[in-house]
Amino acid sequence: MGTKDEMIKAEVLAQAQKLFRHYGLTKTTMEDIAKAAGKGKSTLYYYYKSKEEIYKEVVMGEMNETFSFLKEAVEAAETAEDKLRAYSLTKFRVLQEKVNLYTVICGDIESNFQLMMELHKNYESQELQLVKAILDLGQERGEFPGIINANTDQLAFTMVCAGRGLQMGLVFNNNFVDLDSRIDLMSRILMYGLKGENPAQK
Amino acid sequence: MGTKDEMIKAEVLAQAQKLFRHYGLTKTTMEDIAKAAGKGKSTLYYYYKSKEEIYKEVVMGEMNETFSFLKEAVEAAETAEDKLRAYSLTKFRVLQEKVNLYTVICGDIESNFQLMMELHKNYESQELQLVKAILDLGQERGEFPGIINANTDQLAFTMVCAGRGLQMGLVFNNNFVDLDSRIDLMSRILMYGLKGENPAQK
DNA sequence: TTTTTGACTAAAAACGTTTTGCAGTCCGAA
DNA sequence: TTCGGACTGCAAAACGTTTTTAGTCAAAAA
Repeated sequence: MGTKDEMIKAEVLAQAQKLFRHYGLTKTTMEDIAKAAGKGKSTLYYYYKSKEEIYKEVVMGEMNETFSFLKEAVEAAETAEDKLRAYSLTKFRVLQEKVNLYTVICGDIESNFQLMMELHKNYESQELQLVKAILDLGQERGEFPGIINANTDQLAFTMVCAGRGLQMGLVFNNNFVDLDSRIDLMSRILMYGLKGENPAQK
Repeated sequence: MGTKDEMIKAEVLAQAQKLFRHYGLTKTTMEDIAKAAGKGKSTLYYYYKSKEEIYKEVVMGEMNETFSFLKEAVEAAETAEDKLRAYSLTKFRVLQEKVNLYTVICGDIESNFQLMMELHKNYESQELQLVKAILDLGQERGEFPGIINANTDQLAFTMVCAGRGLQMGLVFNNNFVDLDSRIDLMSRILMYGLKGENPAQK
């Protein structure tokens, strides 16, 4: 009965997600999840190997959602330029949404640093690939004469890191004012930079 | 006898700095500092109000040093473009050094988050001003037609945040390879972006 | 008078023990 | 096959005790 099985798993996950958002990893007990899902605690272990597995699944779901938004937006765009713009725009939009949801995560990160790092690393490498692909495309199509012969790996790393720093800044200062115009400005600068002529002029 | 007074204070600070670098804030005791400075513990309280004051002074000294390097490099440059380039180059150079010096910092930051934030905030606002000043100058001199009418406050914020994100990435991955070429590439992109023509072409 | 210090205190950290809360198991029921 | 409740073991909280350490003070030294 694969279908029913899947449905229960999904329900458990959905409830767990709700609870994790409110209370974080440690403060959410397996009993809480079981109750919310209308099941007994041990039933959860029929579907999932451990609490950590549930948590991982929830967080990865969240990340995958984010990433698929990103990917979708990127794929919808035609030129590398538009892709890059769509990437940054979507990224910050999604962040803005998620920030409101996950109030607790920060505490979670502190107390479970290892796990979060593991998950994050995986996610970041996906994003790195995405950005690198865009840059490579742009380079291939000659959209970015400014970075001819540049190491797109490094550039992608730089851009992703910078993006994260900016995200942190925004979250920390709760400084989401004028987000759109700011993103626009930033991507304009980035775009012109990528498109700029080769450094003949000193 | 202001001079002798100053000398002793400086000596205490120097010893404290050495110890903090090795052992961090909590693992360094006032007795350690006193012994290293060749004084009795209570003597320290004749010169400093508290351990925290000593620590603050040390960290602020470190930050001021960093900042004065930055400022010096920026002032030495002529054009806003060169200033900006000098800024990023120096910033990462200094970071690289400090990272080697301070082996403990991560643990310290975790256990004394509040204090570090306070100090960092102060420092960051200085840096924000510096960057903004460069941008304003560039705008004024017409070096940056790409950002005409742009909000340089926001742009400075963005750049400083992005820089910090990149720093984090570098430190975390211990990824200082090709630092120079990477900085060069990034600042080239940034420069062309700032200089780019106004967005007439879509 | 200015500097320095050893003796003191109060508060916090470290340590060892007990208790408890919860993840995860097992067995039996449906 | 699906589930729940009782059970186990472990890891973290709670608690009391001891040690360490930041900070004070009054008195000695310079």
